Amino acid sequence: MSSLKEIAAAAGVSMTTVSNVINGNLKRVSRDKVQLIQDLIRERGYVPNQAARNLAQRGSRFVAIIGQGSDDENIFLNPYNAAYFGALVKHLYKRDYVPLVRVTNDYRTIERDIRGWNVAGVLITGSFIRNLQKITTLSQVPTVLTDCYFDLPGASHVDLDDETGGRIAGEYLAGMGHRRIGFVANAYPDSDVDLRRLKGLRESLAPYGIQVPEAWVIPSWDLEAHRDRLAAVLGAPERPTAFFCSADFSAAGLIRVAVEFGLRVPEDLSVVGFDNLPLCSLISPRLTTVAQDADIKAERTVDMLVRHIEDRTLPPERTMLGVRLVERDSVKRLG
Amino acid sequence: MSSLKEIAAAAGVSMTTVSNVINGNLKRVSRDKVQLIQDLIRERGYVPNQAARNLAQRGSRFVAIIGQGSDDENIFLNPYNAAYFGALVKHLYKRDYVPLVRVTNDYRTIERDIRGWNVAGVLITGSFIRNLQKITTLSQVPTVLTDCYFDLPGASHVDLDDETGGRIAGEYLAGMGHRRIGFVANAYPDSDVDLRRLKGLRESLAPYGIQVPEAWVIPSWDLEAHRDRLAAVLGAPERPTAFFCSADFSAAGLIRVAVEFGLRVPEDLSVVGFDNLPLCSLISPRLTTVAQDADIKAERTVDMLVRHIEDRTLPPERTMLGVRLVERDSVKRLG
DNA sequence: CTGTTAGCGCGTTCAG
DNA sequence: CTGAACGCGCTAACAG
Repeated sequence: MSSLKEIAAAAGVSMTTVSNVINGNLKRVSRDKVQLIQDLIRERGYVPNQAARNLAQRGSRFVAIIGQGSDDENIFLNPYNAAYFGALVKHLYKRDYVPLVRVTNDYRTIERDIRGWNVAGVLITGSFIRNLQKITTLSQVPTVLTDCYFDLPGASHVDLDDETGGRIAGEYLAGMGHRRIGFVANAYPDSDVDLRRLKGLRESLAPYGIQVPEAWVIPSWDLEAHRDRLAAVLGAPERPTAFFCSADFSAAGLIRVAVEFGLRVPEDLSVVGFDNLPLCSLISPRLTTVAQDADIKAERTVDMLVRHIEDRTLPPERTMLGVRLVERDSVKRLG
Repeated sequence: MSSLKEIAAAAGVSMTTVSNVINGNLKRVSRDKVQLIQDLIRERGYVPNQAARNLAQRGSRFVAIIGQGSDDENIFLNPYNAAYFGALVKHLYKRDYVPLVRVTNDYRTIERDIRGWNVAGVLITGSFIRNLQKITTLSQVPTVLTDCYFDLPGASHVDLDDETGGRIAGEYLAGMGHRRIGFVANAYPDSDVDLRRLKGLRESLAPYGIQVPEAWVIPSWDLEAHRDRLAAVLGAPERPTAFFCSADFSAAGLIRVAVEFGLRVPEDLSVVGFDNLPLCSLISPRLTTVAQDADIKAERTVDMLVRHIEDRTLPPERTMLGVRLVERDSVKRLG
């Protein structure tokens, strides 16, 4: 309603002076005028027009948060996504940036967002959109990828030590006496994250002479879609005694299915999850899981992005966050 | 990079013509020029500057999505919030609006967002921020409140039939032979939603001569904080045989706690949740719940908002969405 | 059908 | 310390 110009008129000063007060250049304005102007701003409830500001500055404080999904998919139904996005939003606001959340599969949409809004930075998550490379703008805007294992020139990375995650799970299960172990993936074999976790699992199991047959790799968390497959695997006499799941979400689902098939968890089937979401303590039995901290990951990601926004000469960075096992009640010691 | 002006220059036409092509006023431009300009736009990857557009139009296609929470709270850890916000985002994009998600407890922040971005509409959720009334701008911008039971002049509402929800749960439990019933709230007694659900529960139970004593009303889903209280309630000889919970989330938590206390669900304690989130089918036993559809709710909300944006003369509306019982395995028939 | 002209609200020189 | 003037990229009358 009221504009900078009106404030200036009311205060009897120029627009520049008001602008300086708003932007904290208080050294360039006399004490009393600062006071006067600030009072006026408060009284009239003046709020700077962000569009005008962005236009004049040829830039914004928007940070695009890109999630991968189709137009009519609600990716926040997945609790890990929800937790991570929520944390990103929170940390961006803390640093005074404004999240522009977008869920898409189309790299051109991303490009339009970046250019159209003059975005200050880009955050991309868990993505296997390989044609991200086609987004030429991406090389010119500070970008941090999370859980992405393909290279994007100029982009920084915050990853998780997924391989160690798989290893931890494998060693734990083997240590508990399990010799027949299956794996539930998120999006096998498309997801690099899954691939790493499975790799870690297999490598840690090799010394024990344990194999994870392909038949025991369930490709996605959509267990209903793989019900027949699961029935076969769990019904066989030489069935796995344990499963490592690439998400708590799917671990919970697996436990459900197992119970429906008449298997008790952990007595008949042990399960290890991944993520350590609140969900773990809500289900029965409480879920033993490979823990990561979504909040810290988001904080690191935002921090890295902000540093690169503030100093555009910084070279790309790469951080890997650790994981640890959180032992609860879903794994039984065998033999 | 390239601007409308440059496209105009390259095409040898005026800026107006290019603008018309961009905005789909194709009737005002000759066929061949349209083609020429569209080609040019594609070739040079031209993307309109949204800040400039918003400035010139004195408005934007931003819709503020306001969630209630403190600065360092991740409200998406709550699966219902996550599901609903995700659905809102999805439906806004479908209608070509851009979500501006904000989590705050401070009404001035909301005011700044609305004014600063020239927001087209506002969506506010589950809020008991009573000083929303202080946001003068809100009466001038189309606003839809969800799950808010206080009045905001000019604002529209999309609500859930919470009272019936409580009633359904009560009738079901009573019908299953339960006579001692407790309630787990979300934020009792601050949340009007809780109040309605509890009211419905009590009213449906009254004909059976059943009371829900205050001592059996657990104020929030943070069950750990109420552990002693719960221990007392569940440990008493005349303990409740069933609980109605104001969220699936807390129902899951209650089941966990009950199991820890040595009670089997549903044999020793029956539980009814609220929301019907994916979570219901993940826990053991699968949760019987009062179902609402977050996706449809979001669609209705967005639809109502968009209608009010497009026709500012529309009077405030009020819709109430229904609920239904989804029966699973967490309630046992008594006697 | 097309071009010219004014702003939109603000930041940023540059003189004073 | 202050102000006038220009421009950011685009839309919207208004002429032609």
